[in-house]
Amino acid sequence: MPDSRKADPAAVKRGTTAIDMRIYKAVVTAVMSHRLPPGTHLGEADFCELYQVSRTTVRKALQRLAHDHIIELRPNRGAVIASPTPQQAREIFAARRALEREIVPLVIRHATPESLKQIRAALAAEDAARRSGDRAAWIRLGGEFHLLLAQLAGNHVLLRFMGELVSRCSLIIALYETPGSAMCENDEHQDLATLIEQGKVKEAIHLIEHHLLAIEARLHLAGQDRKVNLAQALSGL
Amino acid sequence: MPDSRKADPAAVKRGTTAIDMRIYKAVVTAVMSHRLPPGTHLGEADFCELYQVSRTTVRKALQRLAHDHIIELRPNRGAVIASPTPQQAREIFAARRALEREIVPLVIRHATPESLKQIRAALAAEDAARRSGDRAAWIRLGGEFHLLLAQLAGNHVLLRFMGELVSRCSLIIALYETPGSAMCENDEHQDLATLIEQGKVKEAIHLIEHHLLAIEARLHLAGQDRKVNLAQALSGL
DNA sequence: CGGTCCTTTATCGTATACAAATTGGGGTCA
DNA sequence: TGACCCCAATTTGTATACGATAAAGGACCG
Repeated sequence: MPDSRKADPAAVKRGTTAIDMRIYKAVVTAVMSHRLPPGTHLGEADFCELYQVSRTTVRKALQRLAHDHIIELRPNRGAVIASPTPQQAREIFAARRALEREIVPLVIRHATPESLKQIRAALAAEDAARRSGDRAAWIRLGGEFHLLLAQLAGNHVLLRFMGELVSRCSLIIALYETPGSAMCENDEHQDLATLIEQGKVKEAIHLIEHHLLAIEARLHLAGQDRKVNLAQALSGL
Repeated sequence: MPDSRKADPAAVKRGTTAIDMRIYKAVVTAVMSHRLPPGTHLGEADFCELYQVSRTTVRKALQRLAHDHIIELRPNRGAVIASPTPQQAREIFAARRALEREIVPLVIRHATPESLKQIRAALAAEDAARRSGDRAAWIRLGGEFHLLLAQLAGNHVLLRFMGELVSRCSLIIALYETPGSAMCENDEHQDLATLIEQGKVKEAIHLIEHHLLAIEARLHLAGQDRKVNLAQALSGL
């Protein structure tokens, strides 16, 4: 009896303790690629059909996203992609600067040939996306470069915090970027990698702070929050 | 029809769309008071009876606690209060130092007579608990002092991160403290408050770093994760 | 002809029911 | 007598059903 495998739900139920994680990561990736702009409404039923799971599982993923402030869960009115206010944006960038100031020296201290190779590979991928014109991938890889540094710092807490902050920064950039400017200058990432390879701690810290301040300066955080378009929401998912 | 209230859950259901938040905060407070030691098993049914809600609501709270690494959610085996490993402990303290280094200058910059009064009130409460011998309250207030600073810094992101880190530090201290030592020296909190009032940024940063390093130094984080949780787990429940 | 109220519908929040898995105990066999 | 295996009971994971709430459309009245 215990080994009689049921026929119909078996294929779906096999490795499903982590379907909610799949949903979570899918939304995060979509946000970081700017395919889910702020304000996009996320219905539970859509996820149910897409992933063939019940609302219970979907709600679990949505709750975690809300806990990380990637989505906003309004009572009885559903979930929308969060729209950080200018004030929140400044706070998020301030937190990022504090964390990355800590991360960069750790990366240098724990640097190995393997980790340096990973950094160079990430830079190459970023550059390839930029040259091929794949804007979504370029934006996402620009954020993931910072996450790679957090990972190489060897501190899981900082990595998790950075994951949230980088995602929310994607939302901020989507809301407040000035149209013409590039967001994460690849040159600055390259320069940072060079300083890390050379072990120049102070210069690297200075560069990462300058880098983050430059990104923030390119936004116009003066105006108030704007409206969202529903059209791109559906195309993204 | 809309005012036909069911008999038994009515009293509990009044204004409580946030019962899960009550459960979450109750567990956090208990952890910070060292009333829920690491390894304690948390059955869902217990919470159902205590708060008169269904497992759905309980699981929502438990999931958020797991997301903050305050509890550990083992598949099919229930939830236990997390037992941070020495490695995790070092990472958590490193993250705390990075965050509090950022927080202290912000507190000084945004200092108002009102905020200074709050700091002094928190110190008084902490001192009162210490002198009255209420160890649980003293431990909790010692952590909440740091949270008050994060709140007065005016950065909601840093406040939320600190909330998680302070809770996890309570777990670490419960696991690794040396029996005789006091944990958060009240004198150091008082000295820090004085430096904040005087606007001495550099000295305050130096003191908070020293304070956190001193707490960490009083722990014995020599052993690895294997041995720790079994003995205290049984004593807790 | 326009505004307000009511009905209607779709979506969310909570509870309950059912299935799967792990744990503990008892029995049997070597 | 001890170890292994099987069965039952408790507990978790998932799905579904029901009640409630807010947005939307139509009808009635001013």
